[in-house]
Amino acid sequence: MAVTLADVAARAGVSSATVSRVLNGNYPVAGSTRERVQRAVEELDYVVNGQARALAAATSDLVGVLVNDVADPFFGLIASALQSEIGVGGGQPDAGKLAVVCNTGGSPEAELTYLTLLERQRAAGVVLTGGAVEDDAHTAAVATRLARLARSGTRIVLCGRPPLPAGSGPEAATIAFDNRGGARRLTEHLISLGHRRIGYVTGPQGRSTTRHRLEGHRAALAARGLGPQTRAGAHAEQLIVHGGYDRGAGYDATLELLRRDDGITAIAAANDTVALGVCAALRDSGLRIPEDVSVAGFDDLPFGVDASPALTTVRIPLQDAGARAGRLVLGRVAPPPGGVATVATELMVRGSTAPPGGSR
Amino acid sequence: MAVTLADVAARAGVSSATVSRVLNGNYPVAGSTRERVQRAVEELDYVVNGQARALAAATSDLVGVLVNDVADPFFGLIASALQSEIGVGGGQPDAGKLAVVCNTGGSPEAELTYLTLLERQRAAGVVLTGGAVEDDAHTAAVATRLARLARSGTRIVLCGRPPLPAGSGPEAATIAFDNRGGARRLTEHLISLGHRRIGYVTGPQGRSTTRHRLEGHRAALAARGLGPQTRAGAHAEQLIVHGGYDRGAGYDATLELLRRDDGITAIAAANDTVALGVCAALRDSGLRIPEDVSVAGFDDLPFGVDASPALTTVRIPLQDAGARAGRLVLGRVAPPPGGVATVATELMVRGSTAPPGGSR
DNA sequence: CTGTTAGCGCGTTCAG
DNA sequence: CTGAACGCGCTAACAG
Repeated sequence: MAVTLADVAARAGVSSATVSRVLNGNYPVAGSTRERVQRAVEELDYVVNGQARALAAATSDLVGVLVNDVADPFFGLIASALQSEIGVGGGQPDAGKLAVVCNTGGSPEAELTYLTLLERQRAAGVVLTGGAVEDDAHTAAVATRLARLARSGTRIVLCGRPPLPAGSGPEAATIAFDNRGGARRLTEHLISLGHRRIGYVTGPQGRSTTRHRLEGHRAALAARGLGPQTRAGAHAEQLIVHGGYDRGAGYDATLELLRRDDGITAIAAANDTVALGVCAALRDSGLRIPEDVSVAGFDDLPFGVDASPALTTVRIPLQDAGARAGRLVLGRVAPPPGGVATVATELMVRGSTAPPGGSR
Repeated sequence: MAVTLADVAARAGVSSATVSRVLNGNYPVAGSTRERVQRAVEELDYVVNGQARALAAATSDLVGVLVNDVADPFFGLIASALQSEIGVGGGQPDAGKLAVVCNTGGSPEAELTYLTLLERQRAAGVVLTGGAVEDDAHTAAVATRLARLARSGTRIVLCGRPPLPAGSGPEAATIAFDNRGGARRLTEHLISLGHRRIGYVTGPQGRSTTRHRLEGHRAALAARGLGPQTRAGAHAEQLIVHGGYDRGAGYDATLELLRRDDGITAIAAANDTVALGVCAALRDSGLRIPEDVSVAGFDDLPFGVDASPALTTVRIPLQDAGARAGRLVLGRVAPPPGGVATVATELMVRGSTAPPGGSR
């Protein structure tokens, strides 16, 4: 049915090896022969069979990208930049690799399953994005699988997650986000504005990102003499509510926070999406932002500037990180020294935070 | 290096054919043999070589998804739902296909190039999402490529784009969005509120989505006696500014609109992202929404409800559409009668539209 | 520069 | 129920 190399060879009156050489262009072929072959290719509408090529050459055009959910702009931005980096640039089909996007939904099982699927495909590379599930058994299982992949030549890159435990085997280039530092500066900002009763809505439990951001928050409190041993610090611990990464979590958590302390003057959220839920709950409770309560998010997703007031947040250069992950997974750039590069995060102060108004 | 079927066979003391049968489970194999094989598989950590399997069985585990940009929530939502539908469900690796996401950036060349790449991979299916570029040569080129793909067994699905020209060959199931109807109802809503000087910011030119939405807008005007032959209608035509699908386009277009008519009382935008740019420009111009100017978007992306005021828009069930496209491309559901299903769009009235205040 | 010859790893006849 | 043999379509030595 489909036209094969042999068909082209027959038509051009050469051997299939010659056709292969013309196609791949890494071997000297006489100009006239090449032309005949190319004409035959065009006339027959020949398209190489990638699977056969991959099998014979032991190569692959696939790069796996594991994300929680591409519909979440955090992952969408990373995946998009990554895909654009590894994919087709100027229309030359041969330069590009294909990005296989896998929604894990944050499920450890799905993560492992997709790694298996990608191993089956002998993917050229795999990029794991976003926070890691912090469970020893799972971490070990992932490390094992990654080690096997790496051993068979698949490049591994972690983007937005902490490096694998040292000595766990696979060489994985890591692009880590400075979540802890960003969260710390954010809470320091709130404290500097004069806030003392600060609520915090965390992300889902058992995730590295959640933990790091929370640690940053606590570090800021401690540095300002608001550690848990102090009275105010003890109170601050009461104002930490565990949530998730969705808007609803922010909404619910905010109602809970107001129940615990209706004199709260600021709320920091696990990310921007949660922060919008926080804002909605505050408004529905008749509170003004930032006059009554300041709100801050994390990630600096595009919609943050269009919220009103515009959201104070911590910027992560997600697209840069995604593009860099793409270059790393293709081996186009050398891994950072030590294997891990930490990308800086930047505090973005906007209208949603202000000194406590005390107008209540 | 990597362990192969033959290795497993040797270890289990059977032929490789038997191992293959156990793995695929479509053939009778004695219980005891099966167990021995399965043990060998586990002991050796065997993982099938997808490329070899694909080559031998002439099958593929890949489904291509062409999008303008996954980072755009419009496409992200479709791609996410689609991926989740075709991917791994309950951890059974064998059920799942892999989604190859291709960012075309709206470029016709990239679209064709990715189709070639997917043809190389002998993808099981290809889903083209979002508006089509309306250029005869390009449409024909795409149709030709799709026809070839279809002929070689690749399932074709169009999601959010109009069906291929009749008789152009390939059987492609189409999920079309009722952009025209949605836009029409939206503008009717504005007219009903009392608006007469309505600005419209279009999407990029030469795209089916842009054209359909604009047609809906004009149809609404005409139905209310505001057709281009009338004086008000002629004015309305002056208030159509061509833009793009990004926020900046909305911003710039709005400034232009205000220049053309500073008595404008409503602006409809090509999509929600553009609408936010419109809002920003209005605010920066000292105008209130909706008191001075009403604003409406299109698509009902998640961030719309968190804008303030919340954005009046037209809802497209993107996730449903994406999931359905996934089922279609797997052949799990029959194509709609006639090959094309049009999904309804729904007007979502929120705070950003109101009767003209006349407070200026 | 070009043709010939082997596989790549697996699915699938066809015998037994 | 199982094994032997062939071929999927292509690349990579190895000659010439």
